[in-house]
Amino acid sequence: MGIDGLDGQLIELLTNEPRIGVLECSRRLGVARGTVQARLDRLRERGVIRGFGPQVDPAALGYPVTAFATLEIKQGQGPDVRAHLATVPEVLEMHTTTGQGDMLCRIVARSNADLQRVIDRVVVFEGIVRAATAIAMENPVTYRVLPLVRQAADTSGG
Amino acid sequence: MGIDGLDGQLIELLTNEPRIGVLECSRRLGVARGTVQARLDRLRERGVIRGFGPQVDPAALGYPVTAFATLEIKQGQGPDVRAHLATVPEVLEMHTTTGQGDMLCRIVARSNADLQRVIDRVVVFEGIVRAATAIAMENPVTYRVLPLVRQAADTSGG
DNA sequence: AGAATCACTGAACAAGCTGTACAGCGGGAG
DNA sequence: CTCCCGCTGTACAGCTTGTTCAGTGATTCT
Repeated sequence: MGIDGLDGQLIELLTNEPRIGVLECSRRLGVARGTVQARLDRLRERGVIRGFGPQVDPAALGYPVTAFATLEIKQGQGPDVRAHLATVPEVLEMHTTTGQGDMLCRIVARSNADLQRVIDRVVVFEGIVRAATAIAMENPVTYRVLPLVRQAADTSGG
Repeated sequence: MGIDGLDGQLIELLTNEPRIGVLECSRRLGVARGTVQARLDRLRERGVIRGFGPQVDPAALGYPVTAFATLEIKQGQGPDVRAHLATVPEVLEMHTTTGQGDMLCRIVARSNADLQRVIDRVVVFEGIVRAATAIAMENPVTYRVLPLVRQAADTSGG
């Protein structure tokens, strides 16, 4: 398990310039094309790289407001609540957590007013005891994995 | 602003099968290749599609533990704290928020024990008054945008 | 109504990439 | 010492890409 330096460079390269293709990768990294191809296949097999799907920006889609909702769930209602949340398009992800709440979910909305509608839709469900919402204002660190990839590559490589 | 049905179908298709290419997309959607190409270009121009970079799974990289930390910041220390958090590879994203805390960040770690190390590294910073961490256990709704895309397409289309 | 603008279509072309296969070489493990 | 695995360099056919063009239909402006 883990990745080595070449894997790391490959991921970094593809992250920065996703359109370049295998051949160009091999040229940039100074290795044979077959190597790049084999590395990519293995990374995908091992699940390190999940895919190359389009990264959609909810804001550009008309949902510029992001919020995080902490939900407290009634005993035994977990599964129902999950199923409920899964039906709400504006719920982008959901985790069950330790600590104060029982669930944490990421929500987007068209506006602050619209956020109220979404939250209503989320919490109007019997299994949910309480909900605390935090609206995201700035996003100084956008979702990133590259630093982690570098660290994983360094750690592995020795 | 917004997307229409064809845009939505295109995003959905590319999300499910990212490797198929423009020509195959045009065949599947029953439109001309030029149309697909033009749509993709526009979607990228408008920022709806940010890119096609590899989606890396931190768990497969050796970081299977995810946690969310709510940080309370000392007045005026915001910028310093942001810069600090940006230097920690295990901090995958960070938002400033309204409500209880001042910041919410997503953290990964190699294990629960390792999480302690990471959190220590995060909170050992003068500007941070208090930190509350919630460890993510299950992830019933993985990050997804497709339902939102469909809704946006429907809304736009009429 | 007439004209202009825009998007989509279908076609064409050269250029380049992909998938795949093969033999050779070197290092690490048993 | 030998086996296994991964990297290299090469080769080939097939296909895709980027680009351009003219034609058509719908929508909008005059």
